[in-house]
Amino acid sequence: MRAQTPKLSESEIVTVRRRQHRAAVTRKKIVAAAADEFSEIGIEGATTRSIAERAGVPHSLVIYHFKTKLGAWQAVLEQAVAEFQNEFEEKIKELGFEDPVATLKESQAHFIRTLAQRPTLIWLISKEGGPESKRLEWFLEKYRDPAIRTSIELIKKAQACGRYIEGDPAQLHYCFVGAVTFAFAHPTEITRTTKTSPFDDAFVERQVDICRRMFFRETTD
Amino acid sequence: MRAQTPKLSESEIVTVRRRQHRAAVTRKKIVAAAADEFSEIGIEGATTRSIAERAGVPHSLVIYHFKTKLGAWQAVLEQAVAEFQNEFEEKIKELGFEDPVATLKESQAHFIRTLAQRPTLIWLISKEGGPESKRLEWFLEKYRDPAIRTSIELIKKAQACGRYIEGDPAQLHYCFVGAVTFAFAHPTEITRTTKTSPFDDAFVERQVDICRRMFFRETTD
DNA sequence: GTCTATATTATGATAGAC
DNA sequence: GTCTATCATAATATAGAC
Repeated sequence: MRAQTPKLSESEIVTVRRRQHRAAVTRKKIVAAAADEFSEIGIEGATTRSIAERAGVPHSLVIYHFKTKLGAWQAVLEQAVAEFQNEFEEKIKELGFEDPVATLKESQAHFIRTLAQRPTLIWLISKEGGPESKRLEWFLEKYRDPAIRTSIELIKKAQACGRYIEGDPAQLHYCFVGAVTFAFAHPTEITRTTKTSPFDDAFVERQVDICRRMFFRETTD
Repeated sequence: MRAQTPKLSESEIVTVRRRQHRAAVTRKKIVAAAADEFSEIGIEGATTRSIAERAGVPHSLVIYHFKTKLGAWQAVLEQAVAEFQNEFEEKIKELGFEDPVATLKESQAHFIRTLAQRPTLIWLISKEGGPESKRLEWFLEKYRDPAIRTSIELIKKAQACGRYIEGDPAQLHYCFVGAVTFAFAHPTEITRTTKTSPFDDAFVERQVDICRRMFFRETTD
């Protein structure tokens, strides 16, 4: 401990901890509100004021915690990714990599189920679609690239033993992602035409089943 | 001809026609500029000023022609749909409906190729993804619902003779759309990981091939 | 860390001359 | 139909008291 460190009394320490705790709670409320706003109307349409109002805090607190609106958006995306990865990678680790076909099959199924419960990530990324997407670059580099590499490796192995549909592994990866996420990205339209929410368990399990039959092949040996 | 109709001299008629023509040209320039703006940054992010600047016209002309920003967005969407449908339905008509399997196969292939050449529609709709999408309702009702009904009918017929993957037809339709459009919606990411643009002919034809193998089944009779 | 008040900028839309 | 000038509003962000 260094000499310059100011000594705090017991009650002062308690006060500081209370403040830190309250700040963390505030931050969480803002992130949750921002996630909703960004999901619904996108980063351009959302305003720091509407986020603040939704979170029930004065609008300058949003700036205090995240500096800019873009900062808030990045915080939302990072938190959404963290939540998704925590749930997803845990499952993947526990499956192990002895049988790549089984691992790929289960990880795709889990990918679908996890996204169905946390569609925020899909909504945020969907809105970034378009001819250019500079805002997403840091996200791709940090989170998506490694995940895609893993997926592609598994697809290659499954193809090698004739258990996965043939074709460019990367392209197939994106076909899978697209096939799975479209319904979750556009729940209003899906509810219109199918009369059931894409987040209903029955729909999700049908999605798992369809994807398994679309991409996997039985052994012919 | 009614008596009240004001008589115009030859030169006056020419002037009026010139004006109408110039107005139409201006309108087109604005729609084109707006299509780019909306595709890149969405309706919320785009401004009537940035659209005007891009079109090379004073910003009040945007308001004059489309009344509101939403009006300009709807004009862009309607034009994008019109272009797509002109090219697409022409092809479908010419295929006829004698063999539903061949019709479905060819119409899916053509769907992919047409969208690859006109991705604007995908980009506009992609940005409308999210928990709610009120802005798209008129569009779904007018254009998408009929197209989807047609697609679903074809899928049912193809399934009936065991030539299409089993499962809920509507859900399969959206799986197809998602599988196809994802790469076009996120060209930046695809170019990053596959080192080729999703709009390259080779990529598009691989997409056609993959989709055919994913969804269609050979006869087993 | 929280909050009120405010500076500054940019937006959608209009008015009116040409 | 086109254009300039302008209004009214709403946005991001800051300053400074508590």
